[in-house]
Amino acid sequence: MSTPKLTDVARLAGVSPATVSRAINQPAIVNAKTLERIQQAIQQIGYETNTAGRNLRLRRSDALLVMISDAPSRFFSQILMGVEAEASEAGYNVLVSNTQDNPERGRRLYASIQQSLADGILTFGGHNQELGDLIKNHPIPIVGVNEHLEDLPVPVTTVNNLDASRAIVRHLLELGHRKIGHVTGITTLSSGRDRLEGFLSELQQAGLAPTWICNKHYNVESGREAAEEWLHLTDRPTAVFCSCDETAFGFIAALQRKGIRAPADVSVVGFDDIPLADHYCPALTTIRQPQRELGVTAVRMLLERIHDVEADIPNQRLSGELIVRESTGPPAN
Amino acid sequence: MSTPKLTDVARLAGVSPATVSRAINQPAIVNAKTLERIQQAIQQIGYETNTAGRNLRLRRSDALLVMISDAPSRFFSQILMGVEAEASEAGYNVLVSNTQDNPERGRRLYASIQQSLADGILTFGGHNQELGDLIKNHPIPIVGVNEHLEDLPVPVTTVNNLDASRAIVRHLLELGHRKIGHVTGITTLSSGRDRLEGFLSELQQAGLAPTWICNKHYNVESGREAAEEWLHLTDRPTAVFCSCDETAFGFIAALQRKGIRAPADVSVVGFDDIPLADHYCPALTTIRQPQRELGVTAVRMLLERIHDVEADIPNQRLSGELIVRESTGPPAN
DNA sequence: GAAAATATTGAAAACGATTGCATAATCAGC
DNA sequence: GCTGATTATGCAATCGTTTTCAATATTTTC
Repeated sequence: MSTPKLTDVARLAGVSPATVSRAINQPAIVNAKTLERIQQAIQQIGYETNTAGRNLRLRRSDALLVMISDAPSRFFSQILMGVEAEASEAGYNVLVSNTQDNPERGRRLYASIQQSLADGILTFGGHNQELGDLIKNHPIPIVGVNEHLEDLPVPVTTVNNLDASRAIVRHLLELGHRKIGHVTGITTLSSGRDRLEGFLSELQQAGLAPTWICNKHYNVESGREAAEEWLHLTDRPTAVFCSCDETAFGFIAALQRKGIRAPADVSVVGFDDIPLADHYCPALTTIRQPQRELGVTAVRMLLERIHDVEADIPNQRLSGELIVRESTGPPAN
Repeated sequence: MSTPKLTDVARLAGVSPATVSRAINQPAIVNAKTLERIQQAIQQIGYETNTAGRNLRLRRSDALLVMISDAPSRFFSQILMGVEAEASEAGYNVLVSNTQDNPERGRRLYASIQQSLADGILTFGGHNQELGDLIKNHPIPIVGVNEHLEDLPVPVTTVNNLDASRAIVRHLLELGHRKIGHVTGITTLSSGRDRLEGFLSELQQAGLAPTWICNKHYNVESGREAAEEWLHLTDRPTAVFCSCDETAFGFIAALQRKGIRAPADVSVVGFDDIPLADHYCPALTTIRQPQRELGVTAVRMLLERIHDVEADIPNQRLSGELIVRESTGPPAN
C-alpha cells in the first residue's frame, strides 16, 4: 500500500505505462477516450509523478540553485521572494546554498550541476572565483544578480547603478550643494564601482571635484565610521551620498549623537529604499530598487539559458527611482 | 564522453559496480587493497555520485524544505543562513518554498514529501492550516521555527518570548516606570501572544495594570500608527515595549517628528536586536534573539525526526538576552 | 473495397545506484 | 590437508519514469 506509481495507474486504466506517461506529458497524442479513463484513474488513486524517477530518466532536476554569501545582502530576502515566485510559476524548485567559508564550495557546485541536482545557478553578489573554474570546463546555465561577474561570460541583471547615482548627484546639485561627498560600497564589487563612477561623472559634468570619498562597505558600521571621519574633516561636504540605506542610517545616527542634524547641517542620501527608509527620522532620500523584479528577471534569464545554453542573453539593467524625502535639503550656509 | 558513472569506475578498477558502491558507502567492509584501487579510479575519472539515481533507489532526497511566507520575517535571512549551514554540514540541501498566495500550496507540499523531493519540512512562522491536512494523513517530519503550531503535533524551536518580555518589564520597573504600554505583534501568532502574556504577567506581579495595549503587526508602519495613538492618549505611558525592533523604530521616528524624544520623554524597548538597533539614535534597548542558533537548532531537531519519525522531540526554547542601550531611561517626571 | 496513410498503443530498453543472496577466497584450528 | 568459520566479491533485481521502435487499429483516397 505504498505510494501509487505509474504502473498502478496503467493497470487500473487498462493501458500500458507508456500510454499513461504520454497522457501526462503529451495529452494531445493520446486518444480522448483513453485520456479520460487515465485521468480518472490518476484522480482515483491520487497518483503524483515521482521526481527521482523522472529526474533520473530525463537527466534534469527542475531545480534552480541560488548562491548567496553568508552576509545576507540588505534586500536579499525580497529578491529571493521574487525568485521563488517566478521559479515556482515555471515549475522549478529553488535550492539555496550558502557559499561563504566553505572550502569545498567549488566541488559542491560542480557536483550539483554534474548530477543534475540543479538545472541552473543564480548567483547573488560576486562569486567570480568560485565560478571561474566551473564555468571554464562546462557550459552551465548561470545568471548573476546585483553584481557583474568580471571576465566571466555570464549574463547579469542589476539595477542601473550609474544612472541612479547620477540622479542622486543631480538632485543634490539642484538643491544648491557644491561640496558633495560619497561613502562608497565595496569597490571590489561592480555595484560599488558603478555607484562611485556615476557619482564622479555627474560631478565632473558639473565642473566639480568630489569633496570627500570614504571607502566603506554595505553596512551600518560603515556609516558610523564614516561619520567619525566626516567630523574630523576640515572642509566638510554639505551633502553625503551613502551607498546603501543602512550606511546612511548609521551615518545620520552617529552624527545626531554629536548634535549634528540632517538635513539642517548635512544632507544625506541612501540607496535601496528598504522599508525603514520611509519611517526613519528624518525620512531618507534614496533610490528605490526593484528587488522583486530583479529576482523575477533573473529567473527568466536563467530559464531562457537553460532552454538554450548557447543563447545570447543580454544583461538586464532595471532602473531605480529617486525617492526624495526629508534627509536632503538646501545647504546650511 | 558523458559524465562518468559507477560502472565506469568499476571497469577501471576491475571490480563490479556493487563493490564500488560499497567502497563509497561502507568502506569498512571492503578489502583495503581493493578500496584503494577504487578510490584511485574515482579520483582519476572524477566520479561523483548521481543524486537522481541514488534518490530513486534509496527513496529519499537529502533535502530539507523551508516554508516561508511572502513577508520575509524581520530576521528571516539570518535564520536561513543558520539552517543552510547546519543542513549542509549534515549533507542536506535546502529547498525554499514560498507559501503565500499559492492556491495549491497544500498539494505541492504533499507532493514534495510523497515523491521524496524533500525528506522533511521546516516551517518559518505559523502555517497551521496548510499543514493540518497534510500531517493528518501522513507522519511527515516537520519542525516549526519561531512560532508554535497550535493543535499540531509538531515540535518547534523558539526564543523564550515569555521570559524575554518579563525581563523587559522588569528593566522598565527598575528604572522607575509605573505606566507602561505595549505595542503587540500579531496575536494570532504564538510569539505575539507570548510576548503580551509575559508583559501582563510581570506587570501583575508588581501589582500594576497595563496603561496601554495597542494591537499591531511586526513592521515599521505599526510603529508609526502606534505613535499616532500614543499622542492622543490622555494618560500616556512613560515607557512602551514594542514587539519588534522595526516597530520601535517606526514609533520613535514618528514621535521625534512631533518633538517627542526617547528616552527623555518616553522610554522605548524593541525585540530582536537587528543590526541597526545598535546604531540607531537613540541606540535601542532590545532583546537579542539567537537567530542563527534558531536555524541550527531547527535543523538538528528535524534531522532527528527524519531519522526516527516516532521520536519524541521536545520543543526547544532558546533564551533571548536583554540588551540595555540608550532608548530607555528613568521616567520624565 | 483495397491500398496507403494516419492515429494509437505496447514492449522493452534505458537512466545510475544500492543490496539480498550466493559464491568464491581466505584463514584458523586440529 | 581438511573442515568450518569468516571475509570479499559478484549477480541480478529493483527504484519509477520516459521514449524508441514496432505493431495494430482506424481513416482516407481513388
